[in-house]
Amino acid sequence: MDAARLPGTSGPEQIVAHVDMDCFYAACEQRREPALRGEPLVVGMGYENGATHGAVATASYEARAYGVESAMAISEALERLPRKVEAVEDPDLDVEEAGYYRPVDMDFYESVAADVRDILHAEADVVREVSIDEAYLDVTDHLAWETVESWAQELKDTIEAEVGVAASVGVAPTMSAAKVASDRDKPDGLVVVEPGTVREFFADLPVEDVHGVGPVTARELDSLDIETAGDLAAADPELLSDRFGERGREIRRYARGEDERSVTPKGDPKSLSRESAFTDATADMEAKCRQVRTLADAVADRAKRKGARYQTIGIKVVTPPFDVNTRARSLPGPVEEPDLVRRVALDLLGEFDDDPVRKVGVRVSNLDFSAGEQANLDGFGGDSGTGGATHSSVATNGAETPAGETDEGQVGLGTFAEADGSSESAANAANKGPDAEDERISLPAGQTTLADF
DNA sequence: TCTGGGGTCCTAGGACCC
DNA sequence: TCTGGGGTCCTAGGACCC
Repeated sequence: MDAARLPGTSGPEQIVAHVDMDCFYAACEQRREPALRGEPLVVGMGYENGATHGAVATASYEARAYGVESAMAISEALERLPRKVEAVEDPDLDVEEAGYYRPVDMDFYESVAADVRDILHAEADVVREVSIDEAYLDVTDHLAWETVESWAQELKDTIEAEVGVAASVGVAPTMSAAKVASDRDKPDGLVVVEPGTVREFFADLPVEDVHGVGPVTARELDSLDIETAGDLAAADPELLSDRFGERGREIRRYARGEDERSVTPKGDPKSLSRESAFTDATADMEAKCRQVRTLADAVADRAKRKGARYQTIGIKVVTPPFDVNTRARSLPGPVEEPDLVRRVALDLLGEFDDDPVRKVGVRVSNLDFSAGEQANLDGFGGDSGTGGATHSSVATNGAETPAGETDEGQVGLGTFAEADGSSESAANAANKGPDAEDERISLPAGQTTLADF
């Protein structure tokens, strides 16, 4: 049945462009500080000027020539590419073989990205932003394959001229091919893959280049003698789905140039999280708790600004060597309770009391973005009407809550305590009663939400 | 390669319901 | 209650992406 959809027989094709900024963070730094252009430049996350901790977020091509790669520890990057300032002072080091290091400045990159986004939205009806430096554009409606290349060149020129950073662009009939195409000719690349040539385009590429194939899958594919995308395209689908489940079939389809996805805007996030690493693994419960509290507050704050209520609160605890543990607890309904995020996170952290920990994270998920509208609907009136719908449907054991005067905050807390069962947090939750009301009153989150527009 | 931070989706098992 | 099957929700972990 698949046969009917094989390449060549397809009807009207999409025209998808994938725009990928080159070494985006480094490019932003170079725009701000032109003396850095053409120099080896490393932008580090969790890095501070002069320090050795953190990891490489982006390295300029000049820095990559020294073996500096994304995600590499700064300490290792420094071994391959010493800092310029230090090389000047150290007679054992060659100043010519040194580079510049800068800490990540997200706010600045966001502002540059916003300028790029404006250009992209002016060029396409549908834009899907994948990350700060990457987006898919659906240009099917106003371009033909004959004109695509000159359009893409103009787009690159516009971004370069107006924003001062370079982009690589790939154009293809599918998202997965466009993505690979933008990567083919980096930096400053432009690759167009015409309909009917997608499979051919993929054939000789290593499997890692196929979207959805990471190091683990690549290794396992290799053990099956599947080394190129062409091998993957020709592989037995049964074998792949036995080994990899549904994903096995999917990566095979991508390798064959078969990708039915259409470009859609991004939509609301599914979860929000914050995490941070300790400089050295620590078993100190004080330190762990402090960190978790800070993260919990930050996450709650972000959720609030985004107008998201959350039904699940979780933590992530990374213990040496690099074991990732996650714990989560769901509430009976979505709430906006910063205090609860803290308490649940700390409660979950209790399990890791004595463990040395190198990193902790806090996450909220099961998000509900309808709260803003609801708050507007209920106002302070208390007669819940439509607004309470989400809540009361969830607070099923509302039997003992007198109908009508259900305070949202209390429902959340009360039923949470029951659902949890553990006496400790039930007590905590119960104690919470009194100030719950204060929080509801400070809620006019509806207004915050409106202000965001 | 001893590893930063923010996400997504999938899978598997257990609880619970009908 | 000794015996089905199906559905949904939740938790935890894993792989992947940028």
